[in-house]
Amino acid sequence: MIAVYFNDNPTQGPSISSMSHSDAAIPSTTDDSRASKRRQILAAAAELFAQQGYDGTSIGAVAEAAKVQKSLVQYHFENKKSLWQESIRYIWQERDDALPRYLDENDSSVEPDELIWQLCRRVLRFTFDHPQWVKLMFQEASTPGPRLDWMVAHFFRSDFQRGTAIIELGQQQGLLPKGNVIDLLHILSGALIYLVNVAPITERVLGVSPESDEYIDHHVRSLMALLQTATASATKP
Amino acid sequence: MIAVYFNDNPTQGPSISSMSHSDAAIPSTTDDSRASKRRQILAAAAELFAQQGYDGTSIGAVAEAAKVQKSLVQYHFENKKSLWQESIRYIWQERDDALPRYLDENDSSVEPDELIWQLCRRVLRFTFDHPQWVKLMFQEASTPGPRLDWMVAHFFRSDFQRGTAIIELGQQQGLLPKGNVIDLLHILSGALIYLVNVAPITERVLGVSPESDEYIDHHVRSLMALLQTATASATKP
DNA sequence: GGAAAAACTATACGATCGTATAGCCAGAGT
DNA sequence: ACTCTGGCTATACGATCGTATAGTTTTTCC
Repeated sequence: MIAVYFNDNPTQGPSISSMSHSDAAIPSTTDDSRASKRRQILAAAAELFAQQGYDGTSIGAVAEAAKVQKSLVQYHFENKKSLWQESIRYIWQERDDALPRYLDENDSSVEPDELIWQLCRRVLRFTFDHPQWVKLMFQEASTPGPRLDWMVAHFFRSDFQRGTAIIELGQQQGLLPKGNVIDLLHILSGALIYLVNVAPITERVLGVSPESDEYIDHHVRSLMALLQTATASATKP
Repeated sequence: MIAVYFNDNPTQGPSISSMSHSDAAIPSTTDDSRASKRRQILAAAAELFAQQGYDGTSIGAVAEAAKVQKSLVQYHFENKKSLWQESIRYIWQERDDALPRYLDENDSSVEPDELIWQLCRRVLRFTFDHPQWVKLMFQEASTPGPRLDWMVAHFFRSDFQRGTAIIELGQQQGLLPKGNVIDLLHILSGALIYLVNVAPITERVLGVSPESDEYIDHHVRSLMALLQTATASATKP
């Protein structure tokens, strides 16, 4: 399901302090040391969990990637499970922080027809730039178990509601075809997200990267060609 | 990319003997013992690899699931990597064996409009019944590395070609809208496969299983509502 | 029926995993 | 000046992993 993006904050609890975004490049800002080190570890852990999965990621590897001692990871996080949970929280927080920056570039005077097109294009651009939450979602979705249950309870449920809300809004404004909201959410999410998920395959098979702005452009254009005719023919029969 | 389904055999090498399909229920048929035990192990390995991923699956767990000794797994398969590779081969072989059974129920006298609808419905039914190849695909797609490279070289490349061939055929017969073939393949594959991938989530969030025939029916119907209007308006402008 | 080959088992070894625990060290508080 | 505390480190332990190897049972073949 596509992440959408009101400014409510669905996460609570002892979550991440969330100020500078700091994409793990600079080792440490002049934060207070504790929170800084924690985020440094979380950024590395999130990256590894997203790439290699839960079992494929060892605490030692996280420590190495974060350039800290293995013992320090254990000091800041009770055990591997809680490190994973906090990494998920961190990623979802980063997503909710970053997504508005992609969507709020308010292009003045945009035709209503183009509104959906721009929205899809930006969601795709954002997802390629921040692929971690999608990868984490699919890694756990395929393995029913306690981790999936935890993610459903804490994140997927509200993501789902936000997604359906957006679809319904688009339908009310005549920007999306009528029909079952859930189906449309799944179809649109799939038509966009699938591209990101198989991008490593596509890149190797075709020799071109779906990440590029040009590729995103013509992919979304193709999708719009389906949507707009359906929307138009449904609106004025 | 949707698997499609001519009867050429893209796999070679010391692959699976491929005769009875035997969905791992009956412990052993009256096969010659060697091939039988091998398939028994492969079926268990494929299931676990698909569910838990490469790192999450231990050889001991495979042995236990196959109800054989751990040493026997090692006897039949050189090491974990080759066990994994042969499991992939096994799954792809099973897919290519089983898929025609889903598609060849030749409904006489079917309207051309309904042909695509039936095709999508059966692909979805098949994918829900045999989810392993999709899960394995997504597990490895998110982790660029030697396993992904191997799957691209051995399976994804030919899958991709078969997919594009089907799309082009559908376009030539006026059953699919015109436009970029790759984009259309990704959009349609996504609109179908995404539903399978997030099914465990959907099931927990909505309380209904997308696996059911009824759910598949209305999902594909929603997709067709988009496709057919686009196809019609593109065919007769 | 006995030997050679194949199918299968038992056991051990080094590496790595997650975790537990004790200790080090700079700085704040009094 | 002393202690106490919080950030951080060093080291060890049991479990489990993948793998190697030697041994045992079953089958095959002459």
